[in-house]
Amino acid sequence: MMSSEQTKTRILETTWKVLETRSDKNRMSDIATAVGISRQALYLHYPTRAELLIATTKHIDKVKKVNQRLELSRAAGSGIERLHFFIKAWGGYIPEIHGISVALRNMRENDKAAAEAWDERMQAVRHGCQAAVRAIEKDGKLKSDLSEQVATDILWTLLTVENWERLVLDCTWSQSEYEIKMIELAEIALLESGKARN
Amino acid sequence: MMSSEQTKTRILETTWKVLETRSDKNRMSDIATAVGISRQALYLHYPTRAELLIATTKHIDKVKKVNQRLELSRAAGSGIERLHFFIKAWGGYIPEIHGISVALRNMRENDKAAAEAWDERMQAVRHGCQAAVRAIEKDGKLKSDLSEQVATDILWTLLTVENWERLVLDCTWSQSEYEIKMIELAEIALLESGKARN
DNA sequence: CGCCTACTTGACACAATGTAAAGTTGACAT
DNA sequence: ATGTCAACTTTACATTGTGTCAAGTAGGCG
Repeated sequence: MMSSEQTKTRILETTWKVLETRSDKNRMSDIATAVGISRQALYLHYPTRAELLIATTKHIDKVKKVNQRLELSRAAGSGIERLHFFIKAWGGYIPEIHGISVALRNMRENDKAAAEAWDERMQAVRHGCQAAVRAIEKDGKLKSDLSEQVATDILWTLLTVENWERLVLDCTWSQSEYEIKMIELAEIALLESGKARN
Repeated sequence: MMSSEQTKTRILETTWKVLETRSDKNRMSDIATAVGISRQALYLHYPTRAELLIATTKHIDKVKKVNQRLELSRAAGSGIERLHFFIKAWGGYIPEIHGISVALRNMRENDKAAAEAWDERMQAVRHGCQAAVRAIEKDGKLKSDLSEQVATDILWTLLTVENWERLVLDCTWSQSEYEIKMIELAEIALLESGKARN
């Protein structure tokens, strides 16, 4: 017999895969079938759809080691370098979590728990943005007419999943084009000279 | 007795108001009650929720004269002026249609008709962006490393409803801050010098 | 009067989430 | 070998919201 923990992991892995297909067959019954258990067994492990999706998000973060990847920018020498690392780390992570992001975001209107989980996630990204802005400010490279907060607002807005979707999916930019252009945009928006001198 | 046309208008006006409250009491029955008719009478006039929302969008556009407002930028002297006009016109329109935008967007995943209506709307905005970019290009002010298409992609992405939501609602920017900063951002992103010389 | 249009009431189909209850199955401890 | 327990199954039902169907009502008008 399968241990509860094993099954839970299997469920999260399968949910992840199912959501990545971006098909609209996202229902609890679809996921249960994909896992190879009954719908009710799924509810036994994750009592609501929101909880399943949130758990899946956390699972992916753990497997993909997001924190670790985002922390890399902390080691950067300059603020500008830090900005580069952060945009590449987060921007490169977006496609990997896109499926689950869409599912969770779609639940936002109807489900309070999902809304909170999503917001929490976005706040984590904001902190990364803020850290990058602070590092730039410390180097004296932040545009003089930008407060730390406004600069963070702008960077945070540039780096939304929605903007990634628009550019990569709708405008068919490649991932590397997205990253390069985003770094350019962030630099001219935030840096004093409008260009990195390092 | 009320004529069908009168009632339809009354329905659209009420739907508009209901959606503007941004409460989640958006259901067909809520709207019917707000109008003062039965749910079934509502279905008599608008057979699906998607059709009701789409009709409401068109109604608002007509009342608010969007096209007219967006056309204003066509009269602008320079490409840069045109960019300013367009950002102010569209950016200033977003808060007025925010309620219905959210409702329509939320239907996108489940309803094909709603998705198409939304996309159509977004394509209209893109055309405005493209026209502004072309005017700038004609003036020789477009950044030399930007194709018309990429420049349009960037402007179109900056001006999403989602970015407005993030900056104005989440980051609590005022509407005028939003417009000013957006113009600044668009200018440094698209214009050769990074600054308007007018 | 009778007809037509706008509307009402009430019932029901359907999809998806979530709940509840009773039964099955296999591992494993005594 | 038997009893117990955890994991799971099957079946059924409640709930919410959309959308359909059918029969009936109320008032204006030729």
